[in-house]
Amino acid sequence: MKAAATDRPRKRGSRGPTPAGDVSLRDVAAQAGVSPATVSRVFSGNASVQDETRRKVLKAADELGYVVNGLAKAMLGTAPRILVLIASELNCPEFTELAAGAEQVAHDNGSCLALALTHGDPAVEQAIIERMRQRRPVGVLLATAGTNPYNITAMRAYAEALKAVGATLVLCGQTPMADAPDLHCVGVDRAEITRALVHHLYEGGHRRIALLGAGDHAAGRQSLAGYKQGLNELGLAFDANLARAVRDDVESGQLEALLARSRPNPPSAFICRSDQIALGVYRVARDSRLSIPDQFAIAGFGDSFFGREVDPALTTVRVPYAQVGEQAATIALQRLDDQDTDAPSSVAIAGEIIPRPSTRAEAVRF
Amino acid sequence: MKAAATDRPRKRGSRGPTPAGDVSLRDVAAQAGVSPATVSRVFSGNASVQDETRRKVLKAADELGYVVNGLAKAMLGTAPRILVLIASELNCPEFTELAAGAEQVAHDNGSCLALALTHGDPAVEQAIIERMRQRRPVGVLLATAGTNPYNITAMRAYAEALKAVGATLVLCGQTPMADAPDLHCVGVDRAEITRALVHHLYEGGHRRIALLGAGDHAAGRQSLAGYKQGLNELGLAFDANLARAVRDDVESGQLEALLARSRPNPPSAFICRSDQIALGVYRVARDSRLSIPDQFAIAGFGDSFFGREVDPALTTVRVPYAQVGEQAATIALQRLDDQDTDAPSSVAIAGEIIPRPSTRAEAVRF
DNA sequence: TTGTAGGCGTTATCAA
DNA sequence: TTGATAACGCCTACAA
Repeated sequence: MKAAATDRPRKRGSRGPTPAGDVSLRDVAAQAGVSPATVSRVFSGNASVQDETRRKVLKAADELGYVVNGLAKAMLGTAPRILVLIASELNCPEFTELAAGAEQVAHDNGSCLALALTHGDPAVEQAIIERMRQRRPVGVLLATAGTNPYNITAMRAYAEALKAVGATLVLCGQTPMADAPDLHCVGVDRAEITRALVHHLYEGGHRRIALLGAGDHAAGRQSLAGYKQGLNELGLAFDANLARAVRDDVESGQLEALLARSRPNPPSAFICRSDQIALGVYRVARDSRLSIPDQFAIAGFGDSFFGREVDPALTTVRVPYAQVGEQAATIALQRLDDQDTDAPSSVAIAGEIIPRPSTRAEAVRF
Repeated sequence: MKAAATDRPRKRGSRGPTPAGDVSLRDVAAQAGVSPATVSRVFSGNASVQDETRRKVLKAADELGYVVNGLAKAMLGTAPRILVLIASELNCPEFTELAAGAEQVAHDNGSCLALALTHGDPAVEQAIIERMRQRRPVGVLLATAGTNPYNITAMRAYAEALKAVGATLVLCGQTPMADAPDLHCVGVDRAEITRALVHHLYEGGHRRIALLGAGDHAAGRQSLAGYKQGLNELGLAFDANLARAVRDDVESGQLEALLARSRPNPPSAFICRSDQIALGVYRVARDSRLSIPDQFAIAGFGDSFFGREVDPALTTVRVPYAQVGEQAATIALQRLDDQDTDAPSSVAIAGEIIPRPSTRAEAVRF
């Protein structure tokens, strides 16, 4: 099958790199008795080739087992460039949906999705971007954007470094940042949904509402803003002790719920930045034999499927993360030179509260 | 920044494709007053270049914002080829661990991990492989292998098609297949762990043990084999009605548990192919007010974190999926031409039963 | 419709 | 240590 390539004697004057050993377009041309250009035309599809010729070429290609070399096309810019997705970890449920959405769009455009993980380390993130620049991706989706330490300077530097090699940076998981309108963002409006959750809990009779997830990242900042606004609208006082930064795991939720309980004038409701955090609060409620939602109302975020399995079922926020991934990929893939406008496009995705018994006085059975 | 590239007048005779517009090695050479070869040597790192010259080159490169073009290197075979991971969906927890492990190894080798999803459609799978062949990956990890319809002919065809372009196929999620020793496999020994689970449930007093997950895929076949062996060792009769093929979601588990209940001589214990299936059985237990584990013993698979949150906590099987990903990636990345042996390497990873109250008569509090 | 040839950005060989 | 050059596999402007 590789005979043609292997047997082809290297020209005497050859000083280039060793051939890959693959069957090349020229091998097919020789076999079919046509010029390389004709073979190229057959496989590009867009030029006109006589049926007879096309058949000959396809036959020869089939015999030799020819497969177009996408790497060569990539160098010429005639193959779709790859799309890169950078995330912190894969184990958060929302991420997988996002990746699936991005993958879908990438593949529909003939591109493919490359995955890179930072493990929460900004230095690794920077190294990844630097390395990916060499691969000339069409774009980079930065899914760590929402939960990384808030650092617009770094984001802007990334965007410019990528733009220099023709790649578009899209920050995923957060709505447009007021102080950086030049950056592409796709994500949930955490401020609005948090505001709505405050109202939801208030209507359930709660007056001391804690926020677990007010860290110094985009999601945390937005949540805090919406939280404050909600309290303000309802005439509730803001208590800094109730707005907490937490890591995103069950244990952190458990710890924070315990800490909250130990304070004077403890909260009776918790808005959690994720369903996992919420599970930690459940643990405390169970261990302390507190009734949910009367003594402990709990709202999560992400609509993880286990939220329906816990007892009582968990109120949460559904976010179409697949859409986030799709939108982000779409922005990254659209050729920016198509339009003269260099205007960044951003998309805010709305979340939806899914009310369940964990926040309702009358525990309705599902 | 792009000045050098843009201003460079195209040679009169040029008929090639339009230049990418990037700063190239030649631009740097011109700026530094050296030959392109020297610049190449500086960035390749392995050749000897005078310190003085190196400095000049790096300075010029920095001024122009030069970034090595990995696509050109890829074509020459001097850049690491990509590693492809094909999966059905992303939403199963074990998959994310696997991907993370593979990503780690890929990046440590200077490669990168491309993700592709089949959505359970074999036709899509085939199309993906065909397309990926063009990108000349170093290898393809097929994570759908364990749960796809059992089809060795197709696997072997994939392996050969990939080998023709220099790529290695590794089947993930299943132990070596007895009838296809020529295929690389990395995965959990489902037979052994299922056998162990049968014994575990037997010791808990159960004599009617159902298997939810005996479908016609590699994992199902192996599970069934281990299930039968376990029953046999314990002198229990095999009842085909108790070995069921199920889809991998909560609802399917629920349905199967209901069906099992409606049979004469129903089972009192369930070995589930995943924790999600197990959750479905929990639903039935809860709805029918059956006590777990006395009337309904339940064992899952995968050690999903929510297994600790349900009540009583779920007995499950922990599998080091990250290791599966790492091993698979390692096999794919190792240059096969290093050794003359074409012998396929396969790795069997052992699972570990994590006993929890859902299968124990005396419900120990964790 | 087909062939010719020059070029994409890089590397390897040979010669200096 | 450095430079000139052909080559990797493909594409496209132009000529035939």
